[in-house]
Amino acid sequence: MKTTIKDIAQITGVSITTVSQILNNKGQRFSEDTRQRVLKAVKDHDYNPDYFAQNLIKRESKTIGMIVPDVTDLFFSKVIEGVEAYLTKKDYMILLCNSNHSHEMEKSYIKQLLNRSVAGIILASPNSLELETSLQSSPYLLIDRGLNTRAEGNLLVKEYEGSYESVQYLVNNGHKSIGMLTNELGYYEMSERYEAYRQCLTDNQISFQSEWIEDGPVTIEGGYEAAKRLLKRTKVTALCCGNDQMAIGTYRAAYELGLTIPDDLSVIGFDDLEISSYLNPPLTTVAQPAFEIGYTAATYLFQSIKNPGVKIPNKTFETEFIVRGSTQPVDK
Amino acid sequence: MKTTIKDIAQITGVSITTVSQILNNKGQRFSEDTRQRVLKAVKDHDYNPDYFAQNLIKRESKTIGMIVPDVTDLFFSKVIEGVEAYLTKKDYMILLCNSNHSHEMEKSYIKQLLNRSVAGIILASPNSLELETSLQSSPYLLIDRGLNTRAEGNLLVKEYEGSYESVQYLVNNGHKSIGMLTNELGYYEMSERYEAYRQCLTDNQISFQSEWIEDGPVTIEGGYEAAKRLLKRTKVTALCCGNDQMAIGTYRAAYELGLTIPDDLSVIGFDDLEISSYLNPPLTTVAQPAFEIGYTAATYLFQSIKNPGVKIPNKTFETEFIVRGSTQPVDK
DNA sequence: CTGAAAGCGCTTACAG
DNA sequence: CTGAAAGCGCTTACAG
Repeated sequence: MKTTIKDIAQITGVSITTVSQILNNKGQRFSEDTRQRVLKAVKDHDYNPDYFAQNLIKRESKTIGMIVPDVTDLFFSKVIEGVEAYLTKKDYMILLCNSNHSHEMEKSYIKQLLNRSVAGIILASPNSLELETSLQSSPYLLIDRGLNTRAEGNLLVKEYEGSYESVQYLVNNGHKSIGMLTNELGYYEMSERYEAYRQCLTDNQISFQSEWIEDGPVTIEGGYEAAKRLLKRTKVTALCCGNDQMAIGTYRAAYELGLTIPDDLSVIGFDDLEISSYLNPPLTTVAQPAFEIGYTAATYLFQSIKNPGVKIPNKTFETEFIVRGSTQPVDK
Repeated sequence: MKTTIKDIAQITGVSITTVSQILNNKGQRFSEDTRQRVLKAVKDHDYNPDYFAQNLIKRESKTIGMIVPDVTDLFFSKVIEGVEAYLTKKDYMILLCNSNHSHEMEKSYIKQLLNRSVAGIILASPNSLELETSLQSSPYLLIDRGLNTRAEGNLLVKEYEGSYESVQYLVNNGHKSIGMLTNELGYYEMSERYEAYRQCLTDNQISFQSEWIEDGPVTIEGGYEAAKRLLKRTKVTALCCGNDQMAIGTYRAAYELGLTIPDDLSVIGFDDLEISSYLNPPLTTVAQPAFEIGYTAATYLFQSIKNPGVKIPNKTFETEFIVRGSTQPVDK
């Protein structure tokens, strides 16, 4: 049997009101003597107010829900780490949901989370969403990555600018046939990167060839398969990969096709995962601050929980183009 | 205002008892008419029983806690994925805790989790633990990776056998100077792998040199630093890395020191992360079933929650030695 | 300085 | 077939 407040009251010989007030630092001053006696009993019996009973009244679940498309994705796990790092300091815990990139799952998770009276939700989804309706009243929502219909609580990254910069870099280095690996599902950030790529080609009078594009899942294997199809089919001197994981797959595809990076093929990723600088050759990529995105998301959400009226700010994160060994001038 | 059971009762014109019983499929049969009316009202108003009020009575939080040393670790995120995959089917959710390899954090998380009346806890910790006391009474515990003092609920991997096999393979291929990268913290599984390495050398009459060993954090960077120190200091023809991440770091270290894998140095990892087969060269490694470990952990824990009396089984997972391109005979 | 009472939103004997 | 009442373990006016 768990000890309850009643037990403590009985042991100490005071009322449960007194115990409760002392524990919550409420009410008028109690005699130091009773205070001590209560506190001692609490300690001796390792008493903790029941979470559910307490919440029935206080409505402070100190829990937030977080939904990610894939926990094993290196980008998202870094975001989770950031969220956790902030929230744990505030004594909040996070209910983690893995949506497997499924929009249906996301909706179902949101419902479950809401039922559990979470104080807020962080939804990391590249899907464009019409979730507003279900989320409107209750807790606060914060989206990372992805275009949204709402005016607040959007955490975005300069996908377009980051991607544009990387393509321009290739062009500046003499590349004229530049491929791109995108994803099959039309994710927001992938579209942005793709649009930037197209625009950059246009701006540089390079006429786009449809066979320069290939899509697949945004995973290592997805990148491998997509790159293999693309490289077998056509000759490009450089390949912009949707993200670093796809770039890793590309390394393998290139290797199998007898292409050396960067001599025969320049490769650029997006994300700057920890692993990317350790690849052979180290990957040229567009860095985005995954941990910071998570940390900021948590910070904003927390503030919003504490100040229900106030709007959640938006924030757009900068990217940083990092040149490493996987790219080189085309004529070298 | 959230709709409560009272609202539904009022709207339908029945008692709250009736609403509750219908919703829980309890009590004697109600007239089909009232059933329908209640169900409709519930639907119309999107009524959901309050999680806290319900739990105050039912004590079924349908939540488990999971503590991992590092969410961004590729092995653990795979384990998490396995846990989540099983639990989500059971309508359970998981409170994720990132202990950052800290024993103190683990203890603090366990306490918090217990306060929240989780139905069980999955602790993925390489630390040896004296947590039994705090966990004894309340929920069920399940440990993955790590030696423990308790007789049930241990999920282990054949670390020793897996490691031994890999070292023996090197010996069989003519390697006589074989280094090893371990971790600094004395993790259980790392000790096992190390012990197997030592024993295998002994069994093959290879006299161990202390400079063949180097330790560091079990991360990419940790492996990089450790390998660099080791390879600078001494000449080995093969290096067994504590895990795949360390092996990835080793690739970089070898590259920077002008060593070609596998020509100058054979490298073996442990884990078989998805990424490992995509490395250049593909990594020879000892595979362990991370997803399955997580899935099994969740299964056992769930069963134990449902059958409180019954002991949680132990399970030891097999490893599989996978030869890829990072190793070759020494005389080739 | 302290306690009896009401109430949070439910479920579950129990009675009719 | 249905409802009034007690109770889960707390907190919080309110009264003294």
